[in-house]
Order: sequence, then structure tokens, then C-alpha cells
Amino acid sequence: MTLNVPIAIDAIAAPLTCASCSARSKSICRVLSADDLHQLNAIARHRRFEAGQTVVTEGDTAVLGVVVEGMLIERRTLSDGRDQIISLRFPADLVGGSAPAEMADANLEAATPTVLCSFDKAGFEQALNSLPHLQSALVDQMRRELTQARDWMLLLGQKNAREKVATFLLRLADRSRNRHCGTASDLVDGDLFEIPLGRAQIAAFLGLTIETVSRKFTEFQKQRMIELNGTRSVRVNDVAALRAAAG
Amino acid sequence: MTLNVPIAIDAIAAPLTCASCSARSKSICRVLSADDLHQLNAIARHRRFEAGQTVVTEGDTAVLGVVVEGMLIERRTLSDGRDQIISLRFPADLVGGSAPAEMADANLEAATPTVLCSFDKAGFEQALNSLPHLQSALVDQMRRELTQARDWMLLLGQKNAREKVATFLLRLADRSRNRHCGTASDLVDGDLFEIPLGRAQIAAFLGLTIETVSRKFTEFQKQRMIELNGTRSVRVNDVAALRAAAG
DNA sequence: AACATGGTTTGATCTGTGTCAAGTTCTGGC
DNA sequence: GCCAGAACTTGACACAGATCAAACCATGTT
Repeated sequence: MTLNVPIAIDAIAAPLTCASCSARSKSICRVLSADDLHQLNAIARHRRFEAGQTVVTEGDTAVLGVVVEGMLIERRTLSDGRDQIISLRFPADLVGGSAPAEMADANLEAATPTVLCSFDKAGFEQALNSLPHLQSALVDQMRRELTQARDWMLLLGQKNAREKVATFLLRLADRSRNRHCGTASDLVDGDLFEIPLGRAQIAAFLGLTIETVSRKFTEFQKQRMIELNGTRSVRVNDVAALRAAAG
Repeated sequence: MTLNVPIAIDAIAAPLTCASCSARSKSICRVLSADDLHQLNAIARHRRFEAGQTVVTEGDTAVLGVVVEGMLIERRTLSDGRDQIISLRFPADLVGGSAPAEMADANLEAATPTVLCSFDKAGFEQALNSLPHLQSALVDQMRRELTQARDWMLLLGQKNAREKVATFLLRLADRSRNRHCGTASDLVDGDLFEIPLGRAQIAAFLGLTIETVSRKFTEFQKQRMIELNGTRSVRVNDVAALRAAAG
């Protein structure tokens, strides 16, 4: 079972109702009763995106929704083309809830084939007003996003390439382990997971170049901390060492 | 009139009531009616801090409040001592509203003599529940924080030292210009303002070393873009050039 | 006034990461 | 299965920014 290439995207039955939504138990929708879900259901619409496809461009009218399957990337771009990936959005994550006004504050694109449950913005605002639980779930969600953003600022501003790549791997491994079940299990030696990003995307996420990322991967491999299978499949051989390298 | 050293901190009459609060018109409190303000007033308490003083340490029970006067710094620290300033909080900014649970997610310290209007956490939660306007103002505030954090990620990950320092100066100048009156006025050549931070703090904010920050300052001065008066007072001679340098 | 102190600037050198340029390995289409 | 193009790795080299060290300068103290 791979993360980046679901066997057949079209074979996945898109959950048409919130009741059967695989992302619900971990998304902001989890706080809603069956009755309240109907209100959301009415303004929800599923959209599919291929890997690499753009969802919205910075400045466009924002898209609002919950990731159901796959993975989205938010990136912010400098006028000369340099860009920084600002966040990775996994299943159950809210997207665009933090865009001020009606305008997207970043480019949004699919890293892997992705299903997004998008909400009508006006309808969502209305739902927020009538469902206090939803509103506070949104606040919670934003808190978590802010904490993540701040963690990443620490990484970008202070960590060196080795620490950056190690941190990245640990975060991803964690996310892969815990995405299926609700139980949080620790990463252990021997765990295998997929990197749903290319080297260029990893580089843009870490504030490095492709080449440096690649070098660190092979460095970790030579030191027996990880084992690469192809370019996107990783086995963690020495969690402790990886943790140490992450600083 | 200096930003960092008010003539006499004790001479400032602390606004004891929200009604006379200088920060109200721009803080989250602005959305509340006179009546609703009473509810907040009841749980508010003013606290003063000297420059350099710690307000809370990461992991302590969070402090929640609005900056009335002065400036606070939030910093996150790596185990080996390296640290990154995660945000600067100016008058009217909310502090601690984004801490998950009850725990501060960063160190908070005063950069200049500061007056903080702190709220009782439980009381504030209650106020949030009973005052929907306040809740959505909080969401707005968090949106803005998140946008700022993301802008800074772009800076930390992609900009070089020259761009970082130029960006920093522009941001500060802006903030200084617009802190008194409500009208947003553009920065123009000849504008003078104070830097309420030492070089070490600037460095920690930009992900650079003290020495590099210092070198960029003198570089800008040699190029006639700015003029330093002492170490903390800056005159901007060429806004356009600074903007260009900021990328 | 001389002094101690902490912050800042400046200089010399080192180093990690970027840059440029080949190779090499994957991947998907025929 | 083979081929073309893209993605990745590896190497040689350059350079921005870090590090180490020494002046320099404010500011308050005796």
C-alpha cells in the first residue's frame, strides 16, 4: 500500500456524504452531530486533483475545504521565482480556513492524487455562525497550524541541512504512521514509509537546494540510519540516531 | 519621543478601564460594545514589565492578554540554546491567544518597558462563548498571525541576509508609522524611527548572526539608503532602494 | 575624570551550502 | 522490452555567512 500512488484513484468511492467520510473522525467535522452534519453536507462538494495539479493560485478567490485523500502543498512565492512550501496538508486537515478575506494567501497544489471536500465559503461562514462547536473547532485547528508554522520557523531559521532533513523525515514518518488509525503509535526501527514529495518539493519545504537534500539522504544512508528503496520509499533503521540528527 | 525608552514608565497612567484604553481601537476589544467591555474589564489586570524581563517561559501556564504599551517578543528555543524569535507583539496585539491548551508554546519577554493587559484564561473562554463577536475577532486575529508567520517562513527559508535586513527595517518602519493614528500612511524618504531591539534580537528574528546584521546595517548606510543615529535610531533616506533590497 | 561593562562594529579566516556541470537512475509511452 | 525525458545523484568549485578575535563605543559608577 503506497501513499503517493493509490492503486486506482477512480476506484476510490468518493464519500458522498459526511456520514461515510473517512476523514471526518479527525477533521473539524468531528465535533458535529449527525444533524449538524447535514448542514455541512449541503454545502460540500468533492473535487479530485491529479498529482502536480494546481488547486488555487495566490490571489485567486480562496478554496475552502478538508483534505479527504492524498496530500496538498501550500507554497508562497517571491517575485523572482524562489518559493517556500509553507505547509503540507494531510487527510483531515482544513485548507483555506485561514485565508484572510476571500483571497488565497498561497498557491495550493496537489502533491499526490487528492480528494478535497470543498465547502461553499458563504455557506461555511453561515455554518460557523450557527454552530458554535464548529467555530471553536476552527480556532483549535488554527492554533495547531500556528504552532506548526512556528516550529517550522525555528527549523528554517536555526537548523542546518542535516537537522532539517532528519526533522523532515521524522515528521513524515510520524504522519504516515498515524494517519490510518486514531491511536498514536511511536516510530520504531524498521518502519517503512513513502515520501509523497519529490526532491525539489522537499528542498522548497526545508529552504535548501535539491542537491543538498539529495546529499543528506545519501549521507543518512551511508550511516545506516535509513535505507532508500528507489527514491521515495524509506525504511528507518535507527530511529534514535535520526532523532539525534534532528537536534 | 522614543519607542524603547519612554521618559518614565511610571508616569504613564495605566488605563484602568477598557473605556480609556489606548490599545482598544485596534485590538480584539474593538468589536465589543460598552456593555460587553464590562465583562472583559472584570477579568483584566494590567501588568508592567521592564525591558528584558521574562513574561512566561515555554511550558509554563500560558499568559493571555493584549499589549497596551511597549513591545513583546516570542521566542522558541532549541535544546542547545539556539533560538528563533517567532513573533514581535506590538500595542493592540493579542498574546497567548494561540497557545494550545494551557501551556505557553514559546518564551515571552519584554523588548521594551511594556504594559500588558492580561486576562484570566477561564474568564476569557467564558467571554468567548458568550460574545460571538469576540470569537470571530479572535479568529481574525489568528488569521493575521498565521499570515505573518507564513510570510516570515518565506523570508527565513529563501531570502539572503541583505533581503532579510531590508525587509526587517521596512516592517518596523511601517509598524512605527502606523501605531499612533488609525490612518495607514506610507513610508517616505526622510522618515525617522527607533529600533526597539538589540542586534542580538534582530539576528534571532532573522536567522542570522549579530555580526552579519551589523555588517548589513553599515552596508546600507554606506549606500546611503539609511542613516544610523547611534545604534537604535534610523532615518530612511531611500525607501525605493530599501524596497528593492528587500526583494 | 578614569573606569568597568555590555553592546556594537570591523577584520581575518573557515565552512556549509549553493552553483554549475556531468552522469545515472527512474518512469511512462510506445 | 526499449527509448525519451524527467528526476535524482555525484563531483568540483565558489561564495555568503558563520566563527573567532580584536577594537570600539556608549553608558553608568566610583
